Amino acid sequence: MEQLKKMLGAALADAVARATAARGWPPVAVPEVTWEYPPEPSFGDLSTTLSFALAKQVRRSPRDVATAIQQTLDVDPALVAKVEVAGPGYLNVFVANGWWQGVLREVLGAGPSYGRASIGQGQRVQVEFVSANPTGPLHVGHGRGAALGDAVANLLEAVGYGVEREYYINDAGSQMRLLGESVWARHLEAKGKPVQFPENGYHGEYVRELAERVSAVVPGLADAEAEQAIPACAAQASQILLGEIEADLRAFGVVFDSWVSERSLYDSGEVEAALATLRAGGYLYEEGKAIGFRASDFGDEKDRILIRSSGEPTYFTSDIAYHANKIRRGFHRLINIWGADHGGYIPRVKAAIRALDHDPEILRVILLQMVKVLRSGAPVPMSKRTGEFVELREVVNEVGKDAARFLFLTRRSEAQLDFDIEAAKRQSMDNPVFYVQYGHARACSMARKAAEAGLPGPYADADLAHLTLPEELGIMKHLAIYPEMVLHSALAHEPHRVTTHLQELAAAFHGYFTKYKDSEERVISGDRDLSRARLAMVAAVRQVIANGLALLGVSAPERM
RNA sequence: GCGCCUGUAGCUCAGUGGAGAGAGCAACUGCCUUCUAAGCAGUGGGCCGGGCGUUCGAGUCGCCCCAGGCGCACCA
Repeated sequence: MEQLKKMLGAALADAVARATAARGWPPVAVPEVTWEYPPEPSFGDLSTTLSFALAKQVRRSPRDVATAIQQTLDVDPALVAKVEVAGPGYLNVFVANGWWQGVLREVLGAGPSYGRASIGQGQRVQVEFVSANPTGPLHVGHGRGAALGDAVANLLEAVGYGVEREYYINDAGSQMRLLGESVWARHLEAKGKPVQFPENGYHGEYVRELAERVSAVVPGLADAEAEQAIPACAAQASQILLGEIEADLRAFGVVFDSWVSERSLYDSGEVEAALATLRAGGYLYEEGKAIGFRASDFGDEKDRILIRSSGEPTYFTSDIAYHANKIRRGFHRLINIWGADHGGYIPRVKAAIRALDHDPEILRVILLQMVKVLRSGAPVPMSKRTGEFVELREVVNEVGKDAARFLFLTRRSEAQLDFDIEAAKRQSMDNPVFYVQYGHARACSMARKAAEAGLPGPYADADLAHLTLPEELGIMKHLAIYPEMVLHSALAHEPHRVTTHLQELAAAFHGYFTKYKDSEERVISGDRDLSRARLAMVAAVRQVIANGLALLGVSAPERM
């Protein structure tokens, strides 16, 4: 498609030059020709508004300009059937059937790599996502982040970037201490010792079970001093939870390349080093016993405390060291996926990156809106404070990883997501996952039927000129646009475009199938050549659905 | 009060500055002796939150309102 557009653009530029010269119009600068897909078949396959841009320069109406171009235009009839001037000056291009048919050969030739590109040129990109504190099990919101991060990573890989998936473990600081306090308190409770549960502690039921498991590993907890018991509980509990988090993610189909621990940044001296760099730059100041960073000098709305009066560093301090660490590792781009409630945090991280003398543009943060979980239309309450939330594990067990991942990726990240568990489980029209997967299964089924009928594949040598039904051309157009959809989706970090495109492709395919299945135009018919051409198209549909689902991390079943 | 995000069909949401604004669900009407009816075809349903601007052209860009969400810590 890109190639076709490029050739047409060149032909148009050439036509403009000759048309203006022939008519004695002033010479014009031809802008880059942009193409769009017209809203209606009668407007052709591609359309450009080039004449609107030129009209002013030559002081003629867009319609006159368009007509002049159209009359002068010289294009290969193998590519273009006709060009029309329409409306106030659109140039509508009707692409030749042969060109669309050629797309099928491209798909079948490229196979799993159809849609891949090399624009990334191997540049290294890091995608950091999930990064949930190891203070509890992953919930549905984390699942959305996991699906998004993994899909963004897949997309970037598909267009030629070297991608690393990273999980940042917040295993230092006050949340860890709270976890330790909560676990210890539950243990003491279990031992019948009266305790006051920490005010902001973790109230979830899982903490009781955690306390049991921790006490099995750490002896003598009940009689220990708080200063020994709490860190021990925190360390053991977070290790157990981290193991569960990793297992849950694996079950969800998400595997990280690296896990970086916050504590390790302290142990290695990187936090100290980052502070020293900022101090040397004169970007730190004292406020009482606390130490702050002049973030407002770098675009943040206010200055930020790095070291509390108590001497404890804030979360931000290690995060500065963490981002310095990422940049040091040589990535060309850093992508962070955060919950929308961390949006206000972006300017201060960018300020820190700038203060450390790096370009803050290296960092791109994708903010993810909340997931509202429903069950048969009724909201399921979620609150980390009270420990009531729907765990990712439950959802994966109940609806499966495919449905969960696909549905998480049907919305833009900025849009809040309603996730209805009952609807996700339903294997019906409510459920776009099954619709798309069914398209794949149906194509596989047709290939099996064809083999039984003595028409086995491959079909790469079929005479594709037979494919001229409007539905067939429609399907081929979807296949043709797939690569640029992947490219846009990758560069914009928007996997939802993939789910949308796959639904459209599946709809075109299901519609085609049903319309002709009982007619003379059915795919597998008495006409051998025609059948093989159609089977080639079916094979291409199967391939593109499989490729698209792979980007989303969703399986493409051969039978359903 | 300030900042970011979001307002599109009854519901959930798509929609690269371009031509009667789309899909799924829900409602209604049809279609199974034949490649999977987990499907398909059709009908109804819209001041694209409001206003002003930029532009030949605005759901899309800018400004101002209105409504909702999230932030505005020596929490993360």
